[in-house]
Amino acid sequence: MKTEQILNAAAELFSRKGYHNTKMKDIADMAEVGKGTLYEYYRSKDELFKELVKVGARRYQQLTEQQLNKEGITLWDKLQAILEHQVDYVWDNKSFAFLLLGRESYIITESELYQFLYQTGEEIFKAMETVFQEAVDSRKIAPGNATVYAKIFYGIATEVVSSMVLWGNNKPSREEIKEIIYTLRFGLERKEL
Amino acid sequence: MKTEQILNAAAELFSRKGYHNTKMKDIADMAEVGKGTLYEYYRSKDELFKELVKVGARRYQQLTEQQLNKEGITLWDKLQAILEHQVDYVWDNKSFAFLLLGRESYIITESELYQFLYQTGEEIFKAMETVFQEAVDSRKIAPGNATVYAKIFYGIATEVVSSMVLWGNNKPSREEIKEIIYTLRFGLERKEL
Amino acid sequence: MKTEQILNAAAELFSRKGYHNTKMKDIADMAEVGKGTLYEYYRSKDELFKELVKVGARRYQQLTEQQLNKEGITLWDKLQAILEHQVDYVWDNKSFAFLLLGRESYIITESELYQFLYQTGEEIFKAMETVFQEAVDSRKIAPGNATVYAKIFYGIATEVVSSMVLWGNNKPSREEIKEIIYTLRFGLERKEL
Amino acid sequence: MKTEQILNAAAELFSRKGYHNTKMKDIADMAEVGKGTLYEYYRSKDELFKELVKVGARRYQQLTEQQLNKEGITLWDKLQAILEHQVDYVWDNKSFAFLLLGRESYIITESELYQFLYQTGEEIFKAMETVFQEAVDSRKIAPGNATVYAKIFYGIATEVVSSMVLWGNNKPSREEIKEIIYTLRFGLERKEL
DNA sequence: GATGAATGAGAATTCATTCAT
DNA sequence: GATGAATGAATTCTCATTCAT
Repeated sequence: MKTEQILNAAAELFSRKGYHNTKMKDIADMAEVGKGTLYEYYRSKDELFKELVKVGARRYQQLTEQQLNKEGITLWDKLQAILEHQVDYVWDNKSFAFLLLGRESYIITESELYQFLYQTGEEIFKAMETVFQEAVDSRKIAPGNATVYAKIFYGIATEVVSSMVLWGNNKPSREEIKEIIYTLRFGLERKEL
Repeated sequence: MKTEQILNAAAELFSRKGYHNTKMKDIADMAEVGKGTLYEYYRSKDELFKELVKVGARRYQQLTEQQLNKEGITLWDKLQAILEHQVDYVWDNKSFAFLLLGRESYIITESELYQFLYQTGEEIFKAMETVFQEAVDSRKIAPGNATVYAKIFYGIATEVVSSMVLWGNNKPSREEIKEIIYTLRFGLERKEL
Repeated sequence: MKTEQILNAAAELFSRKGYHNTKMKDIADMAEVGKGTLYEYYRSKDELFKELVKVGARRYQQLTEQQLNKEGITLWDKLQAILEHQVDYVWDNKSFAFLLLGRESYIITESELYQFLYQTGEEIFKAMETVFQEAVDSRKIAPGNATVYAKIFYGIATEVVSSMVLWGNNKPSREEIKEIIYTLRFGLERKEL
Repeated sequence: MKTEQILNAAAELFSRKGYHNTKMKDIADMAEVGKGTLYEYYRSKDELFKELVKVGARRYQQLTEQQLNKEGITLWDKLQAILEHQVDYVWDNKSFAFLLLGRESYIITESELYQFLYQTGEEIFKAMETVFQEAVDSRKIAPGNATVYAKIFYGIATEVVSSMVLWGNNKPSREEIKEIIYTLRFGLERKEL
């Protein structure tokens, strides 16, 4: 209950103003608890922040891997689903998501967090790579470097959510996502639409 | 001279440790000037930081638009050139680049900077959009939404440089970039290599 | 019952860690009661501490004056008895004793306590002075300043117990105490042993 | 200069109000410097306090051992000189002296300081013991336990200075000190004055 | 009566900025 | 111009005390 209020307030403020510009007093006020109460639940500002990032990262990762592991659906539907779910998740958890996109320099300094986020990103990337590798191996897509394919897709996915979170862009429509996948599938120089 | 030393030290430190973890004393020490001297050249820490970001953003923008405006070269060579130049620029100016990728939450808070970076990004994006629109209009590439095309390319470009700066990835080889463009051109489902 | 537990825990902790380093939570934990319960019995941390010191000081004073008022025993046996009893008392009540030796700076600040301990000490001292004065008057010991005699004895007595409490020295043996009295009686330059 | 002001203010306040009741703001105000200035000279409140105690203890020890090592002077003059010098030193440095008498519970908690003061006391005690042992060996005083003799003298010396510092007693006169030594020399039961 | 979750006043410490030299 | 000692506003965190259960 109280934990919930605190985490939500903290996520909101940290993502909007960054680690150093968010004061414990602000969090307490927004969570409608006393300053001291924060320390009943989290040993320090650091710990609160780390908790937040870790919880968020884990959820995000689960979500993505869930989509990647779906069986019996074409690669294109899978990619479509990943983008859609990421967009939905990020849209609904803007403040959490912000923390995960590495926009907070505090993360860089705290090697524990840095490692954590690095690994999370790496794992997601590896999972994507595997999917592409399998598609190459089973000749579902053109032969080529699965890592490059993964990097392209990862880049697009990141850009799509970043632009929402960072620059306040609109949530891309299902249609738009479909176009992205379509383009990725047949290339810019495709002849037929 | 002094300005040079100060800006370089500041860029290095801000990008490595973030705005709030970089102390004026640190900058003075690394620039090998007195703490007071910083204030001879910049009214405040804020101003120094802003200066840095603006200088960097302007250079980056120029570089990109230069590539986009080149005449008499195919779209593919143009895109290839953009990626290559961005990679080179970022590689050589890691510390500046970092500041531009919006990894510093301080930027979010300072609406002047936020506006500035938003517009810079927007301008680059618009320029790209125009290029793609022209290519669509002149039937050099498949008909479709030029905005989507631009977003894809922008996402890939950002990811490529981000991963270098943020996660310390290697500089992608010319070969790798070629592959990216190639994939983008013919799509993942292309039949012939 | 509860009062007992609380006072014992408090004495133990205050004497070991001092007023400010002892937290109400610590006392509650050691006394195996809830934090709120402390406030059922004592209005505040201050009051608890004062109570403790007062109880201890009164006991100590009683003990000493009892010995001083014993009739029909030689001065030397009386002094011997005082030292022995003080040593025993302090040994058995190390934590209480500590508080009485004025080792806690909090006492200095709280003028009520300061006054109290000052008076207690003064009373003990006066009682000793009287004993020595009577001994001088009745020519049992050499003529001289009874105040000086009292100060010497008081100093020795204090040092003996302080060293136990403060520096963890061993409890001095009955033999050792006898030697002290003996030396005080015949002086360092005595001829015969 | 500034260091001087700070140390004096700190000694005064720590000794009057104890470690925890002395606030850095108080010290800064009394020293007539800014709060931040304290931290230019001492890393923390702890360090400032420790510095103070160590400086004081070293001075006190030197003074005492100087007296103990004087050659060509009778034992009695030596003891007289020790007491006189201690009284003078403490009178002139009441605030420093207070810290050394172990009246501050903070010291107990900080094992580094505790060790330090314990050793300083021990060294002084050992030096006294040696003096008495030599006097016994050379038959200048009665055969007996030099440790007991030292303990008696140490106790008296401590009491004399403690009473000045702790209870605000007057500075004992030269005459009074002489009486103390005299009593110690010939004992309470001496026949001739 | 007993409890401990919640609270906020109060303290140590940091660091951008100033200004006398 | 250059410097760095001095400053105090601002921030994190602690813990005695309260009060609803």
